[in-house]
Amino acid sequence: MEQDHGVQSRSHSRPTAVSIYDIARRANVSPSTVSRALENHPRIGAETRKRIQELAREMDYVPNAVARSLIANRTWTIGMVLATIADPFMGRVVEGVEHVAIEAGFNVFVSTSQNDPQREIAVMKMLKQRRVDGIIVIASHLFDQYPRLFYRSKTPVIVINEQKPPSDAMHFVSVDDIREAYRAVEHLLKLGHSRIGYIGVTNRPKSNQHRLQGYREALQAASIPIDPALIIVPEETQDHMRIGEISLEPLLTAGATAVFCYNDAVAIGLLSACSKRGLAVPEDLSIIGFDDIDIAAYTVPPLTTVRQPRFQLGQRAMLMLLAILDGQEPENEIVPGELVIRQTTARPASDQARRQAHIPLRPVDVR
Amino acid sequence: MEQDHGVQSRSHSRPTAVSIYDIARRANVSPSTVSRALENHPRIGAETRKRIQELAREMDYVPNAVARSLIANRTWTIGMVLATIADPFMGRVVEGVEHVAIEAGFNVFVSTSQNDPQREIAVMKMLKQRRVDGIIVIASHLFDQYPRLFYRSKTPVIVINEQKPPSDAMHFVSVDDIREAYRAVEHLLKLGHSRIGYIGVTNRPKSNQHRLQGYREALQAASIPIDPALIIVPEETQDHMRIGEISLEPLLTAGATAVFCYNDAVAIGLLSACSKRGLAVPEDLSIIGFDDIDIAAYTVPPLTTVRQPRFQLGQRAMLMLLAILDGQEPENEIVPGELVIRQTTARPASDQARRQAHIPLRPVDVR
DNA sequence: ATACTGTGTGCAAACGATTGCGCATATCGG
DNA sequence: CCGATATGCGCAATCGTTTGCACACAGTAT
Repeated sequence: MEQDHGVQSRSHSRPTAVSIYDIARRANVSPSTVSRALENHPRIGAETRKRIQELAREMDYVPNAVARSLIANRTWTIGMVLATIADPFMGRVVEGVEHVAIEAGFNVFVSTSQNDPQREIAVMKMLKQRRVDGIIVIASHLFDQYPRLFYRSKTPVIVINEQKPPSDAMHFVSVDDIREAYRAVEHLLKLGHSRIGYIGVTNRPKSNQHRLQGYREALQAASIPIDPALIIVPEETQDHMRIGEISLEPLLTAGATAVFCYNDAVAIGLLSACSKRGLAVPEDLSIIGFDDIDIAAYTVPPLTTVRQPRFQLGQRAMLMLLAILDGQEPENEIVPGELVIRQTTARPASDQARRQAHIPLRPVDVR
Repeated sequence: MEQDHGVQSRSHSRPTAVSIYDIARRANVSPSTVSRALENHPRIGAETRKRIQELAREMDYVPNAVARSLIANRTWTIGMVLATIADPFMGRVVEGVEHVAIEAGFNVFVSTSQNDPQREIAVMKMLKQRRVDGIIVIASHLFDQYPRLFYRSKTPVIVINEQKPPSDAMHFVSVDDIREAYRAVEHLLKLGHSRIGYIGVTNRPKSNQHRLQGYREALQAASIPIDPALIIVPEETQDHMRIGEISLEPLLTAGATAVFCYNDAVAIGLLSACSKRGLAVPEDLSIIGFDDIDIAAYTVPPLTTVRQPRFQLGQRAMLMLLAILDGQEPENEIVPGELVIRQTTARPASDQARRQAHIPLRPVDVR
């Protein structure tokens, strides 16, 4: 077996910074006095304290957090692991985490797995070697393996947006993908659609599966049979917008009048394809997304979507972490989403036509 | 003076992990033997080595990187400081940095300043306390103060997208905002526009100023006087898309037929406002953005913009850092952008009308 | 004078690993 | 059989801090 150290590399030594020894020498005191003076220990004379603090500033002393972490057996650091920083979903979640972390005196460092399970393992390993006090993971690719990998781990791990914890040892905070997807499709059904499509992705297998399940359950509840031709999950690309774009044609040939997209990025790609093809949204096709990323309010037309409380997800995750670090055993949490109805969903065209035909006397609403 | 430690907090001790001492005890050897066995030192007997490595695995030994960093005087870590992780510009840059960092055996940790100069200082301080081997900063808010703050710092700092280094001690890799902005506006001029607007932002003062300067220079080169009414820099919000949205009206009253936007987010907001107001793009208004974020190819219509080579920016920055860590003195770099012409720019309507009027015999191109 | 109580400071151990050096023991050539 | 070389492992110092304890000295009460 080869022990994997992960954070090693051959190279030459760096210039060494000024330490409390250097200060002690110049001040003619012992290092311990310097240490105490710098943190305002009461038993240090006011005179000495002042002299040392001034010296420290003059000499550009920067306390060495790694030495401190070694002795304290903690790093006041929490690591975040994202699939990619480029996902517009992540931004507010990280802000939520940082918001409470800073308050509590922790620093957060984010790393990415680049959507690669191997790298996710490597990153988790690295964070443990660096002795972060806790880890928050979003959109994991190997959650199922966590019990095996981290069962005996002392580093607490919180997972955001994972639905079914395979083990009690894991903690999570999530929105309920199945339920929120259900409500999105339900909205389409209420508008009168019955030919509703789903566009899914392959690089988020778990949540894709759950949102698809919510879609199915909603249709079944409305006694509409599932038509496989209406479920599109392109395999040839990881790019969500591209996925939306290339899914339009198959959806059209399957006769869809409305589409529930895995997320807003997919919806944006679909929107773009509609425009290029001369299809009017929502008149010719209703579209609903998921996430409510910032840009969703500024698409043309503005996107109807399911909002995930992203900031809150981050906040709650960090709060759970703090609780664990405090020796408590927090409950897992499901936070509710919210249907944000903007302008990409409407009654199906056939339905509108029917209504017009049945009420010929009432003046047509041009809006 | 109060010495600021920054990475401290009161709290109780964490469970201590297994160390090489624990392994040594169980294996009846000395800690040094364990250390050498784990890193496959040749002078350790094959028998002993194997026994120790198996024990280490059994006992879930995770090497302590902080102890290692202490003795090695390096952390194999580089810190990245972003204004916010939510900016779609950042994603590929971080990927570029990570790509070469991983190759070189470094881990990268990203932190955010939340667009707050105070926090940016705090983050830089924290990174130095943690003894990262280098720092890469994007969209700094206090670059001008860096010489004062970091002049005597031993931690190398690379700044991405800062134009004028106030000191030789700083390193940077950038695209030339002035030149790229010039070319964007030039494109508009070549199409026949003369009433060209600019929409700027306040939370990126330096680059905003430079892009505005490029705009000015392009107009001057075309002998078109600068009209202040065409330069909109809303102060009431930090949200770039919102800025684009609220800038449409003043631009219209100023008689603009084309707009150069600070970045793609602004352009997207403007696009949205046009749609709501019933304005056709590019027929009624030409729009050009900056950055070429992923979504720019999927707006309605697809956005003409100036591409920044984001991945490359990150790559080059990390390569410069490696060079410095290797004792070299790298040159600063300016990497070229690229005008990406999509479908939000066209000849001005008046111009089109004139052409049609002058060539009445040729059939009108309906496209 | 003695015994106390504060003050102000230093000693030395610890945190978990790495590493130069030295000490055994085994092996080998002559 | 002796010196030389190779092999296998341990001792102890080191990295930069923190911190329990002891010590020295001053002032005060007895």
